[in-house]
Amino acid sequence: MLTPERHRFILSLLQEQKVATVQELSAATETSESTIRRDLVQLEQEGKLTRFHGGAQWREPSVKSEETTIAQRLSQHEAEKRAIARFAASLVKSGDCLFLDAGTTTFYMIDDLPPGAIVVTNGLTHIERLLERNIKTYLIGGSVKGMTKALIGKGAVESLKNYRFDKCFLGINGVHLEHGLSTPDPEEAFVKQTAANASTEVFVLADHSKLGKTTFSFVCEMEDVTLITNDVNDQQQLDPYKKKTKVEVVTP
Amino acid sequence: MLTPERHRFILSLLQEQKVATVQELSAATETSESTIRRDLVQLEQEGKLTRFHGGAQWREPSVKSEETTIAQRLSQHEAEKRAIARFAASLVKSGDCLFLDAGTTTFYMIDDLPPGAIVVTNGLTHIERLLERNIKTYLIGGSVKGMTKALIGKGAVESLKNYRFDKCFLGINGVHLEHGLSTPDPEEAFVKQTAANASTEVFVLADHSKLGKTTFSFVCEMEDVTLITNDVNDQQQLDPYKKKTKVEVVTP
DNA sequence: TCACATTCGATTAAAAATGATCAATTGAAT
DNA sequence: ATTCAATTGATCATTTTTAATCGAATGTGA
Repeated sequence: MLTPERHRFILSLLQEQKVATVQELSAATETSESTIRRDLVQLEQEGKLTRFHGGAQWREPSVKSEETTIAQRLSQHEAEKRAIARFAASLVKSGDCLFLDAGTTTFYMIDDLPPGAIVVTNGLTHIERLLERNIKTYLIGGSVKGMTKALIGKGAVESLKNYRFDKCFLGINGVHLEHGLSTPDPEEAFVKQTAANASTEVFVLADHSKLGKTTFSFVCEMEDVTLITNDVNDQQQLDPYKKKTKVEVVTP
Repeated sequence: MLTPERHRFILSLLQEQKVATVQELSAATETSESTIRRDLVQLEQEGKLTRFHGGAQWREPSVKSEETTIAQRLSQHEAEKRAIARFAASLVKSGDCLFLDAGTTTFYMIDDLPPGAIVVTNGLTHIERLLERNIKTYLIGGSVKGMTKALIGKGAVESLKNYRFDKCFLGINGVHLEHGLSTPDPEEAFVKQTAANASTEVFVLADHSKLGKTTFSFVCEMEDVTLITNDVNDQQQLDPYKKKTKVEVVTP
């Protein structure tokens, strides 16, 4: 049995039954235990499995490919997000210094930004598109969050201290009348906070599915920001938000 | 059987059964194993397949723009760079905190890094692969340099001040006996300097084509670093470098 | 804690595959 | 016709892979 075949075999067996012993694999592939051990060492190096005394166990690939994760999220409320993004981008003037949060809605903004805007972002997925549009781009530092490709942590916050913004565009997971704005990851919340504090104006982009939701980490009060959301069937639903702060309603 | 026919045949067979041995291909095409090996080397260079000891395996054509641009640059001195990278990675122990410079040679290191290493980098192109390998990754901030996807400028240098490294791996464009190490972009040079200063050990990865060259921006003296380079035909060529500093010579 | 059985990793030797080299062949250009 | 470069196949030293062995390390149960 050839080396790559063996590797594939080992991985597929592990994927199926989560664990396998060296003996088991040795017998199934008709090779020596030495060979299996070498294979396991190699595959562990590659991060494909975790070894333990006697065998190995399946390891979930930590990051799904960028495209699939984004593609999946894009499908949800895509039209609303695009409309919100387009409106948000229309607020930007050439020469403005912006903070552009990681996330799909802010990602859509890039296409409609005026040339000459200067962008600071914590979203790795934004970079490619920003460069294609020849927009001067700065990235903050920090630890790379696998799932969303956002930069978080101390490094991110420290980096942000070097910038001041005219406008700050944040994505958000929860918008609640009493609990304010919130997001699931505390580290990410802290980054949003810091960016908001460094900005003259703060805009929060949230489609209607986020309204009334609360998640774990508090970011800031609704009074501190302008909320940009989309048209909902029941118009009166938005009234209490309008009493709290400035709300821009976009029709997709 | 003519060369292009053979290549087509090899690829179609691989597409069908994913793997094939040299023997198998040699028999099927009625050519010598030498010829098949030459074919496989060529096709691997073109990124059409992956070779392994005993044969080759099918490689899915990747459509990502990022990889193609890298793939193009890979063609130059690829074997040397890979060998240098592999050696450099072998110096890393699990738990080490590293700075990994942007660039193709350092990119190759990622595959061979031990799991458990902690990486700080200024290379955006490295991120994807690092995450695939489940390596804890920090990105420094800064302005994004379009061409090389490296982070540079004040933000980058400021970010670096938050880190200390066990080992620092730098790519470099010029290695000169008198002029020391140099790179074309002053901003990039400053980032390399800062990273080197924050590290206990500094390694410079440079294939033989960089030796004797000088470019615009000085980075540091050769005495301050360990040079990792590849075997050259004229061994004595390396002697003066060895007198200056520690040199590791790698055979591709 | 100790003894016992298993498993591990380093080492070794043999087999297989590789890359480098060289001579022979082919085909094109002069 | 002759030269030259490119392709090929054969040869051989070197490298890689493999399986077997054995002391050390690890887990298990009393």
